[in-house]
Parts: sequence; C-alpha cells; structure tokens
Amino acid sequence: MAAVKPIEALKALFDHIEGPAYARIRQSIEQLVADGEWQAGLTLPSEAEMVDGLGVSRMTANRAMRELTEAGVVERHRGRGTFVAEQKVLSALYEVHDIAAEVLARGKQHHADVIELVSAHATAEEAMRLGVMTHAPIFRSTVLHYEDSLPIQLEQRIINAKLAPQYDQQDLQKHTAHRYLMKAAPMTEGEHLVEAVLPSTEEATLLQIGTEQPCMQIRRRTWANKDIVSATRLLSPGNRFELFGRFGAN
Amino acid sequence: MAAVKPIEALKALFDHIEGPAYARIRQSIEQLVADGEWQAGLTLPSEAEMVDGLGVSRMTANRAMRELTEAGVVERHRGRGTFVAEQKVLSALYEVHDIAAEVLARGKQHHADVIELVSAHATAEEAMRLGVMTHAPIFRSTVLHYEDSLPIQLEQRIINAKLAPQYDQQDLQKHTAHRYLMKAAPMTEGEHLVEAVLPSTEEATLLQIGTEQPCMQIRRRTWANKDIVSATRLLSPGNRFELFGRFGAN
DNA sequence: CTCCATTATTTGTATATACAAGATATCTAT
DNA sequence: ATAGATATCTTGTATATACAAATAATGGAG
Repeated sequence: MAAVKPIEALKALFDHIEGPAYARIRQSIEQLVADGEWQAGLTLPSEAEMVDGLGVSRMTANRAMRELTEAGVVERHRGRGTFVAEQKVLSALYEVHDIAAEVLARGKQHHADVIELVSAHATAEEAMRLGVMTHAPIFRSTVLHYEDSLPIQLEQRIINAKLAPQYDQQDLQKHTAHRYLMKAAPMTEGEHLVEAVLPSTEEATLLQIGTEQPCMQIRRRTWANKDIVSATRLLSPGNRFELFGRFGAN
Repeated sequence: MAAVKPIEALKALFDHIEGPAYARIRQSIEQLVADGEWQAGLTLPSEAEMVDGLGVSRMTANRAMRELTEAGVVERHRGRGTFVAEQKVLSALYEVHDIAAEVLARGKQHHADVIELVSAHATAEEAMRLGVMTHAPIFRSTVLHYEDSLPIQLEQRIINAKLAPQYDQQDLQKHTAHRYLMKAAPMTEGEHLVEAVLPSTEEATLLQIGTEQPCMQIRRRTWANKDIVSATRLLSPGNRFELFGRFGAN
C-alpha cells in the first residue's frame, strides 16, 4: 500500500481546524511541513485537487497557497505545480544581524565595537543602496565584530537619516528618548551579493590582515524605500568562515 | 481649494505603473506613504472608491490592501476603513536582534558576552514557546549586553536543536562548518508581551541591580513551528530605557 | 435633546467564472 | 523514431457576486 496521498493528509488536518477556509488550508500545510511529513521537494496537491478534495473554491485555495509562498513554505511554478520549499539557511534577516549567533554556536565570545558614527549626505552609490535621493541626509556607521579577541567582520551601515529623524551626531547624547526604525527586508531570491574584494588599508588594519588578502564581501540589496539601513559586511579571510560557504550559493 | 483627494493622488500614480493591477495599487500607496504625502492616520480610499476611481474590481483592491496590511503599511478595520499605519518603531525583527543599534544611535559602545550555552531538553514552557514537543532537544543560551561597561540587558535564548542539527555542545568546536537557521517572525499585531518582573538573584547579579528592582521583560511569541529561536529579554531598569517606552503601547 | 432602532458603509471571506501564460504530455505527420 | 503541432495541466491575474460582521450615520419616538 502506498503512502497517504497528499490531498488526503491535507484533508485530515483541514477538517479539524476552526476558522476561515484559507487559513485552515495554510495551517494544515504548515503543520505537515513542520512535522516533516512533507519533505522539501514534495509536490503539493494542485488547486484543482483542493477544489475537489476539500470542497473549497479555487480562489480560496489560491489565496492559501499564495500566503504560503510569501512565507517561504512552498514554491510555485506555473505549469508545473507547487512544491515544498528548501529551508532557507541564510535569510536576509540572518544576514542583517546575527554574526553573534554564529559565534555563539561555536562557543566563542562575541564582541562588537562601534568604530565610527558620522552624519553625512548620501553619495550616488549610497543613495541607490538606500533608495533615497543623492545628497539625502544619512548616517554612516562602522562596527567591528570580534570572535573572542580576533576581529572577524567589519560592518558598514548606511542609515537613512530621514527615517531616523531627530538625530544629529552632536545631538545623540541629548536626544536619548528618540529611536529609529529598522525593518527586515523580505526574504526573497536574488537578494544577496557576495564578492571577493581586497580590503583597503584602513579595513585591513581593522581586520588585522594584509591588503593583499581577499575578503568575502556581503551586501544586501535594500527593499526599495522600505529599509533605512543598508549594510555591507567585510569578512576576515580564513577557515573561520566556513560558516559562510553557502552564501550566494543559490 | 482643498488638497488633492486621496483617490485622485492614488490614480495619478496608478496610471503610470506597469504590471498587475493589484501591484500597481500597492506600489502607488507605498510610494505615497514613503514620500510622506500620506501621513499616519490618514483615511485611505475605500475599496468601493477604488472600484469607481481606478476601474478595478473590489477583489483586486482588496488584495492590494491586504498585502499592505501584512506589510504594516496600513491598518484596516471593518466598518471603519483603512488608515495609514503608525510607523512601527520596534518591530519583531528589531526585538530579536538589535539592541546594538539602539546603543549605537546614542554614540555608546556596545558589547555582548555569551554567559552560558548548554544543550538540554525542553521544559513544558520552553516547548510551548518554540512550538516543539516537551523534552525536545534544545539549546539554552544566555547573553549579557553592555552599554559602555554597564550591563543593560540579559537575553535568554531557547534554540530548537532539531532545526539546528549536527550540534552538540561538545561538538561545537569540531563542527564549525555547520550553521543554523534563524528566521524573523512576521511583524504582526499582538506579537509582543511586555511585563514588569522582579529579577532572580542570578539575573540581578548579572545586571548589577537589586532583586527588588522591577525590570521590563520582553518576550516574543514564536510563529508556530517556524522559528528556532525564542528569546526573552530582561531590561535593566532606569532611564537608560526610555527607548523602550513604547513597547506594548498598542 | 436623548435614546434606540434602522440603514448605510466598510472590510472579511467565499464562490464561480474567465482568460493568460508557462510547462508538460500526447498525438500526428513524416 | 523524431519533430512539430496540439491538447492538457498548472498557476497568475481579474472580475462579478454574495453574504457576514463591525462600525458609523441616520431618523424617529419619547
């Protein structure tokens, strides 16, 4: 006897959930994927199968599947079908924030120092990265991350001052009650750029390497007009960075 | 003469965008909000107005508005209408990662130490937070954040070991080539819990405060079965944390 | 004027239908 | 058997319609 058909497994859960039909479909599929019953690559029931099998309209099934696509649970291809998505190992969020988590996972100490924080106006490239006009007010910040006492990453942030209002470098001490906004970029395909670059003299000094040693550079494209931070990361070379081997693999 | 009606401003942009109708509506509104022409609180055209003014069906307008709701650009209330949302100052992402950014914005040094990292099995509460079974394998980590040299936050992470496979505390040094997954929770209403709690003896010691001093505690509900990390943060009391005054305001 | 019932407006969900476009399977002519 | 045409399946988008539920506006009775 073959394994339970996907549409039947889906219906079994669908029948025991309360709420709107589209949410019941979505939750059922999320559970099947989370529980590992549906592995990455599995072909999901088509919308037409859900119409017959679950007794919903195609638009209801379509809405559920679209939400699952946005959530990264499934991938859809017109003409082919819907498939359980590969787990995204390195998300945009991950890229933004958590070198600390990597270091932590290896039982090392993590430490980050703010090297520089200046108020300035956007260059053409910075403007493009942030999705603002050239010469728009920005902040530039440089943060150096350490693993134990070894510098491992130099992060340069460009911050949209318009969306981080009330700030001026001189005012930073005074206006402690204000805050700025930081949003995640959506986790979409093609959002990463990874290059091998040679560090500048300053960068090499901070990372305690030579200028002839190529570093991995990671950029994240901003989500037009929605982010206020565009970060570029320069990774110190060496086997400490096996962890980043999958960057850009997709 | 009054200002341009929202529906007219919307149509002006809508007419000059390529692509599917729902995306043209969404992009137009995103631009109007991003440019500041539509301020927080403004009442957007109703779906019926878009049907008349843009020549689309109500379901197309509904889809655009639903996506904007999910993106946090607008808020919708049945019977009342659609309004430009307040900028979310502290998003779920923010909550997850970036106390460093707060500190940075005030020109202070940021520093974080890993106090503890242990492999264990989930208690009932931990299991609920992570959306796993009780006794499921997890990691517990404790990270102490400093502003300059002052401890300001104690972060306790519960990490789903199933989704962070190949890890074992003893193996951490060996298996440096593996990595684990960290995803953002969606930024939705009601995802935050903020409480005033008294610190335990250990927590008070780490934060260099007395056990009688109430601290803000911040938790993030996990997104069922999708996150591998559930973080609880204990904030040191005092005026350094005006920044967090808006937590839970909604 | 105040209170209450009614009506209108607005969003949330669900369905049926239609066409477009990409991918695959099938059939046919050679 | 191969190549090309055709049909089928699948998802993407768009529309029209319907009912439910929450809110706001209106109107009438007192």
